[in-house]
Amino acid sequence: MTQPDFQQQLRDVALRVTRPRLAVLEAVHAHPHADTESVIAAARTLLPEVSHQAVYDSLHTLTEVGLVRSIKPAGSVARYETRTGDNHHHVVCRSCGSIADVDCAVGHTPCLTASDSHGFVVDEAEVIYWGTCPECSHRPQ
Amino acid sequence: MTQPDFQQQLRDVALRVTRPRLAVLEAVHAHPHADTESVIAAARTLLPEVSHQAVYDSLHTLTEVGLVRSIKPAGSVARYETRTGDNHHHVVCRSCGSIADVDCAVGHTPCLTASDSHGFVVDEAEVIYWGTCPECSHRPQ
DNA sequence: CCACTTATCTTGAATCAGTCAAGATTTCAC
DNA sequence: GTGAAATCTTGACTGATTCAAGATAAGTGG
Repeated sequence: MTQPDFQQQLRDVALRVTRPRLAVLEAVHAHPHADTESVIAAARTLLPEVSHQAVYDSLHTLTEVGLVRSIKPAGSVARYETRTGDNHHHVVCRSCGSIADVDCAVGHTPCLTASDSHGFVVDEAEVIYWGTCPECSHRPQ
Repeated sequence: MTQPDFQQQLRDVALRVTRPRLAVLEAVHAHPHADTESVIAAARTLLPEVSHQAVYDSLHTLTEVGLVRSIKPAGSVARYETRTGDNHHHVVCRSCGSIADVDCAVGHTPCLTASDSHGFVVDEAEVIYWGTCPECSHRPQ
């Protein structure tokens, strides 16, 4: 993934290629599961003067078109990743909040068929596994 | 579920039986999936002078002991329910935010076995189905 | 290559759910 | 009934996210 790749991604979804968006894309790609503050910091190493608002806007826009995906586990602020469209899920550490990717056990679009969805038209199943990360379980308390 | 039942529930988990807690338990039981503000309002119909802080405290405490469960779908504030311990999940309407219960398709503790959990010790799998509720899909836009 | 339209960005203020803290009350065990 | 400790009230505060207005820059057509 290089600068031109990100530019192409933006063009492919008919979005204007702006420096803030490139910086955000690159930042999220380099720091999967980073929260907004970290994305802002990372983006600023590439483009020192980006406003936090531009980052928020970019993240929203990129999320809408599907170039980034946002996850908001309960008790955590929003986090972002560029791995999209492959229906993977996440393990979240209850203790330190760290996140790892998990391919679903049941194959593709798992659990997507709810037994009784009360007439809802379901288009996505989001799974969050809660537990303890290796680091936190080794260091008791 | 009557007042004495709620009192007993509190005693069973060694919590003091206070009027705010009873009001909150009853409110959540009567309004499944209600957000905090609604719980406060409902609790105040039973106990007019409860402080919002007491409701927050009660919700936290009751959640810790497992008498209520909290859900926080992305983009929504915290919501609460008294149906606990049966590993059910939720469908959330992207359009209006309404929530319905869903028993998991795969049986009990579904999907709980992630294929590769990166060394995490997983103790719970939370599933959120995203879609459109009957009302919103009938009324286009 | 230039001008124009409009999306996007900057700046700075505002919102709002949720939290913190100190002192007053209430619960429950004895 | 009494006392210790948990719980509640009051009121201020935090911090992630959003709103709004004007400035700037991307892409289009000439």
